[in-house]
Amino acid sequence: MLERDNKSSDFLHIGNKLLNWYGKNARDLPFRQTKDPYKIWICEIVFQQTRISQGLNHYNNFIKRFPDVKTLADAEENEVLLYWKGLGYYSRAINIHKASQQIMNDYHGVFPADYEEILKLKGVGKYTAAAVSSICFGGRMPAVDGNFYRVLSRIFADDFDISSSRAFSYFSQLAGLVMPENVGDFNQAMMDLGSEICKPKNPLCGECPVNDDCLAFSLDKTSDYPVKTKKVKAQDLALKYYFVHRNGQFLIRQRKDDFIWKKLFEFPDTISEDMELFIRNVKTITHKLTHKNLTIEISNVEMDSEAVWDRFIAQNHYLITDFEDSHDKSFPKPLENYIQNALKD
DNA sequence: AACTCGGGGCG
DNA sequence: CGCCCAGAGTT
Repeated sequence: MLERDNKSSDFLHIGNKLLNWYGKNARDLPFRQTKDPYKIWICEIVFQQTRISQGLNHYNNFIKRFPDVKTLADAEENEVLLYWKGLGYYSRAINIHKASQQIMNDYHGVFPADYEEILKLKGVGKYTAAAVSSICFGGRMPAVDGNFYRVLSRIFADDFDISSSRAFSYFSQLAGLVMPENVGDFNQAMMDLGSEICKPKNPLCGECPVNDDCLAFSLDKTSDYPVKTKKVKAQDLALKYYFVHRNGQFLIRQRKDDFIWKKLFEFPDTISEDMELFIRNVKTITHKLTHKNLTIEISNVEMDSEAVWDRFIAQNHYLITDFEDSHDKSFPKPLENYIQNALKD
């Protein structure tokens, strides 16, 4: 670890170089044209653990449909989930909707300007509160995210374990050493540098505005940083579904919010004995999530008997949806793909 | 302090 | 195939 016995040293010039670089090289992104805290908040949530290229369409569609807090607060939760379809981490959509109602009820529809108040919103943690307050309201908190971990650990050749629960406060202090007056632009500069230059692999150090100040670069050890000891291994999970369809309709239900795919729609996981006669084929899908290896077995049940269909629906709490209308519901990615294929047949 | 939560892209 | 991405909530 870097011995900061030279605490009196001035690292501010690093932050100022980053600001200067950002002034010429900032990415042209839709949420860079505004300081509307609503839009900045939404973009911060959308891009949590999500690359810009992956979430850009979702962000634009979301803002187009929900342009302000009130529109979002007045919407149905299921429609908010629909606009989150395919993005993952679906509690973000549920929390974003709840938070919009918090703003309506607790702040009279006016987005709170204070860091501590922003932090009270559902789904808003220390990173997002710092980002919104600094970008929109001149707040002075560093928005410490994965980019901060990577950039700062390399500049100082600091081997502090970023998987430690103390990493956030540790790198917040480190950020304080280089942070200039304009914290909002500094936070965004760190994000762009981490994304475009100081990348996880094969960083473009030759183009880096602070390569003169980077200890890891001078030691030719950028690949040693950041240090992350804790690795999470994916666990196996087997799911079983029945795709029960008849006359262009099929059965679905909504998941709970206590496991994966919170409040998304899925197929029945059981059928009655008299239904088993109508199983046409069984398909096994493997699907890889970050923390889970899924094996999904889906039995295709072509329900020829109206009586069996009606009886099963009456005895269970399944919803019916048309093939054509199923795009109005948010399904997990593998089930979405399955429905798309079923439509072709 | 450790665990959990998606999906996509890249080397 | 492992790692990472504009992290936060729960236990």
